Amino acid sequence: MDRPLPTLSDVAQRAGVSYATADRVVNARGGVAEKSASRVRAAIEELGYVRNLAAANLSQQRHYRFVAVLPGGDNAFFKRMRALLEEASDRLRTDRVTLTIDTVEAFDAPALCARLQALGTEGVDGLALVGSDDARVLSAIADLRARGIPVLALVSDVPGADRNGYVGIDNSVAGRTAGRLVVLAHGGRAGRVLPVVGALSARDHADRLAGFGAVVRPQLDLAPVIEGRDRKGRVAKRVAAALQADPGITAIYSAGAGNAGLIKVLESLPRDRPRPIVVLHELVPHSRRALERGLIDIVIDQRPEDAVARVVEGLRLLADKRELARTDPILPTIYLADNLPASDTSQKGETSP
Amino acid sequence: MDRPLPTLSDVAQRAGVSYATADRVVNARGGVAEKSASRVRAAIEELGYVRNLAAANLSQQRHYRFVAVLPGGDNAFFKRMRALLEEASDRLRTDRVTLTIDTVEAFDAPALCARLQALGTEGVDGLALVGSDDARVLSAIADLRARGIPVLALVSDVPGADRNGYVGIDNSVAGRTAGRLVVLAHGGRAGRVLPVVGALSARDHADRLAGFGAVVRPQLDLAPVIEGRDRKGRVAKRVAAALQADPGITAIYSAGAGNAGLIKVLESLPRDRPRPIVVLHELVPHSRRALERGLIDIVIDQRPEDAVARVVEGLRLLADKRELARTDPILPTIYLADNLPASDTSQKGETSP
DNA sequence: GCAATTTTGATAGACGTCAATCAAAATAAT
DNA sequence: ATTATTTTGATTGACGTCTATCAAAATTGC
Repeated sequence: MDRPLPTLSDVAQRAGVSYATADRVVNARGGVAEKSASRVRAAIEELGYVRNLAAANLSQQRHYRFVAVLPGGDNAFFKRMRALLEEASDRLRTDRVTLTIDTVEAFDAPALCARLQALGTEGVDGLALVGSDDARVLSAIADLRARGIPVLALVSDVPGADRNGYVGIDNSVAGRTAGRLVVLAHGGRAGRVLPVVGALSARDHADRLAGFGAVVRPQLDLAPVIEGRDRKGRVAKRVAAALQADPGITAIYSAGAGNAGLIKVLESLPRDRPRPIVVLHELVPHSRRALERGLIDIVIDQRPEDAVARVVEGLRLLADKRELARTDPILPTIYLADNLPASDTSQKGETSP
Repeated sequence: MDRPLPTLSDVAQRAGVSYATADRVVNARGGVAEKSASRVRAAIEELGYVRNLAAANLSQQRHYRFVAVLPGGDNAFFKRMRALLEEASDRLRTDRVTLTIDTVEAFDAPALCARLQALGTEGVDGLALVGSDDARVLSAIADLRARGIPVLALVSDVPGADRNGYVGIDNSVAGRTAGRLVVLAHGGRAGRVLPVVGALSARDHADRLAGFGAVVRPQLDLAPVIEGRDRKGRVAKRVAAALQADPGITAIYSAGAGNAGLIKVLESLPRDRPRPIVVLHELVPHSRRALERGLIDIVIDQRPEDAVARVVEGLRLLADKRELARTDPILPTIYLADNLPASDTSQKGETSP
């Protein structure tokens, strides 16, 4: 039951050829008669041989170099993402894997391209990047792939690019989810929803809003969309104005960032009448607090922890020329005041020695 | 930048001792003067040495044998879990990891203990088990741990046991989540909720119901709890009777299994008046269909995919005597009709060669 | 049948670690 | 000072794979 797994020598013996020939077959070195090759393949099949990746990598002193390229700035979500990647990076050292976290100014496509180009020549074994919808980025990715470097799109997909996979949520589904929850919270009654986004030109925001609208429109009204540019000051001003102008608003859906501004407005609302239902995205310190204080109802989170775990898993698999294990989009989590995770951000393991 | 990582020989050289001495230090073989030992430790620090796990495992022909012990029966959830574990098992072969899936009759503590005892002597490198709240199981786990075998509790925790970790959701939080959603769906109006469980003596069901009640009670009434024994026939009969007897029921929360029976009742409800809000657990074929057909509103899922990923990751880390990367409970996913995952159960990778 | 070519076999060194052995050196005990 | 003990060094083989080399054998062409 605990017998050792077959080695390539076992395969060679079984096939009645030398180790050298078996090696020529499995490593496609050529110069092997078809007759011998097929016997080797048969032996592999019969013995259930799988090559020992550890030994293979050892013999080649293979050590993986991965890079994650994230947008810079003080965005709370990416701050968290960066912290999670750094944690993962520490753990990976034992496995001869270096994960470097690289920062490029947000929305700066030329800078991103330059970075990608540089990485392409630096002997990187795989990279994950937060894409943007730009033709130059697209071709930079194509270049990397052409060099045989695996690329994963992270958080925001790059439409049309032949990346090896996308690690992130389906924003349209996330929007529909938000919509369904808002409808549910109306319990069949009429209402009018105020949608807030960063910019309608941002792909993820637009996708969310489209999904949201598709579910909500049959049941509820939609007020004109507010574009807050992800800046809390602007969001606060516009939302306050909209609520003032339209007392019939029963719900707010914020698909973008800058929610600190929205929360500020909610804080200042009169307490004697029911406040609107509020749904927004990303669990970050201020949205968490708002949930705990009952200022908002629902936070839809992209689960950066999951994303990081999948990026690491995916890059390793791809570097070994294996298949990705999971390619389905990450499902966003719906946070209510009652299912918030423990608040300590850096949880230690509870292993015993 | 791409220089090779330091080896133990480098460490020895730096410390001014022989390889043998450095080896004695890192492998705690003893017989090393404190003076030398500390110089070796300093060198390790300075060079940032991390031992090459691949080489280490290779030299010892280490190959991991893991076992997952699941309850038998035709439970849809565990069927799915088993399928997912088998998928993972296939992928793991390349890494010299064998994951065996073992089945023990549900709720049969003596049988489970016997199985665990047997595994303890078979040279297993780690196991995951669906625990039950039983003193005998508890001591069987203690035995395994005493032999140095890592144990993960899966799906259902074993209270008081010194397992290395728990992989599953927090059922109390899941119940509270369900409660909040039901409250939300009432939009401030009054209502009465019908709770359904398998048995109040089942720990997970009880936990869920307790969490649910804590959130719901301040706002809504609770009808008497139905114990359906997780059998669809019994569930159907009792729920139908309860709805008949009490027309004021505005919501149903099912914390256990046997939901096919509940769904059957919902199907037969008159279409002309609003049906109750329905929240239940586990996304399985019949609950999925009910969601798609609008017969129920919300499914709270334990994310068996996540659980499997974490079990595999965790057992490997533990077998290498490393720390668990993630010890926080899995967050259940809230499924609505609008965020159901793609229905093909066995998604293939989309890697290119 | 002989030369040219293709296919095979045998073997060796490297990767970094573990595990072991044996002799040499340093230190401690008496 | 002599013995006993502890501590070190040097070395070797194994793990399974990759890469390489060189000679031997089989096959092909003419």
